[in-house]
Amino acid sequence: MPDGQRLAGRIVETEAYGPGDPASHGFRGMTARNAVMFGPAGRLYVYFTYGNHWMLNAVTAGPGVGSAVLLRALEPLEGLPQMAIARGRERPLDLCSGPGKLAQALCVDGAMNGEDLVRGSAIWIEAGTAVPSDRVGTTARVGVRVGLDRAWRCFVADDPFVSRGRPGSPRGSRTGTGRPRRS
DNA sequence: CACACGATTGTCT
DNA sequence: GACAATCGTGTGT
Repeated sequence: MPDGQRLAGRIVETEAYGPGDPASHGFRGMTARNAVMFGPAGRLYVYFTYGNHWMLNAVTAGPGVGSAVLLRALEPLEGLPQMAIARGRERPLDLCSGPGKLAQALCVDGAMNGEDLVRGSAIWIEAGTAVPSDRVGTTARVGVRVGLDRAWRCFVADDPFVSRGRPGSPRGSRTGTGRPRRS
């Protein structure tokens, strides 16, 4: 944050978007908005949607390949008071339990689009404790109307901090390795 | 230049 | 569970 307070959380829910994926912003090629998706991996792709929400993604391949992972929910770990102020909500469960919520809680907006998440100092993702495969649930992605055949939403099963959008589903769990993050 | 639509959230019934 | 709010981006005229 501007005042030096560190805001951090553990990633508990994500969604993948990649080449040939009709639900991906990059499906129809590169545009001014999704340009970062086609750049080098490890960068932050931020975009605005629904009139007032910023979405945070980690670019996962490239250059030249449009792919990214949307950060959908975090278990807040550090700077909860500041997050509460930014969110206008007190309960920990209301701070980062959704893609738009966590962006607001972390005070991230379009100005940070393209930041380096690996070596950056403003915002970054670092390795954490792995989540056992049998604790990683997978379902179709939330809020999309295409690409529903791909179960590319991954979340920590039974974690209270995952977003409300379809917690579980008939789809069983799969593989996956968890890792936390911070800013 | 005009229009339709979101990788959502908060509030109300 | 259902629905309105809100506006930048993408696509078509």
